[in-house]
Amino acid sequence: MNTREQILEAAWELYSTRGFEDVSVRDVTTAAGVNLASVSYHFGGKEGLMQETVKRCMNPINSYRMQLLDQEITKYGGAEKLPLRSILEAFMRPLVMPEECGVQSGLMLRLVARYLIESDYAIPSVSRDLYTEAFQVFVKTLLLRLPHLTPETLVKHIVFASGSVVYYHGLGKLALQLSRSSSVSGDANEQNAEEIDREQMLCDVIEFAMHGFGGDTHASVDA
Amino acid sequence: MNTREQILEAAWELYSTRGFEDVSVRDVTTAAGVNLASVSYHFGGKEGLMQETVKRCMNPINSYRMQLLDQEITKYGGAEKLPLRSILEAFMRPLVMPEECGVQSGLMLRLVARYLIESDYAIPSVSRDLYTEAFQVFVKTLLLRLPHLTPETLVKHIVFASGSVVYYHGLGKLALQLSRSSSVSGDANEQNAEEIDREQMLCDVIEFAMHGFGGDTHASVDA
DNA sequence: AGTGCGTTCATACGGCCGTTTAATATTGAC
DNA sequence: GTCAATATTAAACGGCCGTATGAACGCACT
Repeated sequence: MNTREQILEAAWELYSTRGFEDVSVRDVTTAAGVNLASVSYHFGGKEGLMQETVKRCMNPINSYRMQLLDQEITKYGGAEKLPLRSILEAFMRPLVMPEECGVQSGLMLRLVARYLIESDYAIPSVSRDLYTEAFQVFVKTLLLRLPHLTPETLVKHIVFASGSVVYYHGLGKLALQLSRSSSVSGDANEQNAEEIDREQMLCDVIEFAMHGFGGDTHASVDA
Repeated sequence: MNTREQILEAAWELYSTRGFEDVSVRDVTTAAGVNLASVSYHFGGKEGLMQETVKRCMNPINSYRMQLLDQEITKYGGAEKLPLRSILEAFMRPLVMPEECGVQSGLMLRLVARYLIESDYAIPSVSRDLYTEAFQVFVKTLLLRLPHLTPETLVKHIVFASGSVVYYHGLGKLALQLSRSSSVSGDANEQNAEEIDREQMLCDVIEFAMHGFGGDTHASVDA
């Protein structure tokens, strides 16, 4: 039963760095040190392996989201008293800091983005199931806090916020270089841009999204 | 010299609907009605065709951005008097409404997102060149309007806003279904979700981003 | 010991991939 | 009209792809 896990780990690593379409079954099995046919045996084929890989990484993410949300609810003594920031952080943090819920690699965002975009013309059932539950819980929680907004608007805003963080994660380094060359106006060929500060990014995107949602950045932290 | 154009048009259509990796050179040449070897001859290979395709679609986009920005500047009589909304719309509208500048297919966003994500581990020079100029102009314009923010912050926010619109465009239908099932709580198996309203989406994302930038939704439209 | 089942293995198959080649067709300047 | 440069063509090449096959292995259970 170890083979299956080895495959999934290798697949996770390769998919998250190189994407689904560029990684062959042979790449995965070679990296995992197992036989080529194991993928067909355990997952039915490449498609099955991809879905299982995504599922295996999104389940802890969504669980962690619920856990953070529950924490904040008990901390503030009721879902209707939750600050907007708490709700947004419960939704975003698991995406940006997946290692906090056992999902290794900060490359998860890239994997998810890839999966969503690559499979857009035939959204598989996996995505629906994974997203439906978490989305609906957060929409309902946000509705308590922002009753003047419609569910449609809230969903839009959640998608906006998700897109912000996914996109920034993908373009982070490039964006850093651009901003540097904007301020200094020197040549932008400094190759060794450091890794982006994920904690800072989380903070930034939450701040940005909070304004977009309601603008009450400071209000209602009490009561 | 017609062959080259036919290839680019067919490539654009196929890439934007199915992605780069899923479209073979044979697919393109067959759709274009030209010989297989033409791609190697005119573009040096598949990679060259992809880059040229993206370049050919981003150039009008960035030109349109500049054009809209200039329009607004003359309309308001000075870059420093531009409302935030005008700047953001000049940046966003060409992405969401590419047909207004001759770029067919509302699938452009998907193509760009694909390209950026699929080529993230080896950002090609194309991306840098395409983004550098437009980004820098808009950062400088935004700096005039929001002098209290740093260039780094502005770049981040532009990336956030871009991500919002790209992501929403990719997940729009799914999001609509989610919001519907959130409000009605019925089964979400209505397959025939209508196309998303792009004009509405543009409006939504600008509104969302405007709050994130400065929060002065209504202020300074005068002056 | 022997049987059955789940697992792993080496290997092969057909197919599509991107690219190359060499021959042919077209163009345009002189 | 000639000839060189450019453009297009059909055909083939080697390679990697995902999957299937059937044999070998491990191991609990009788």
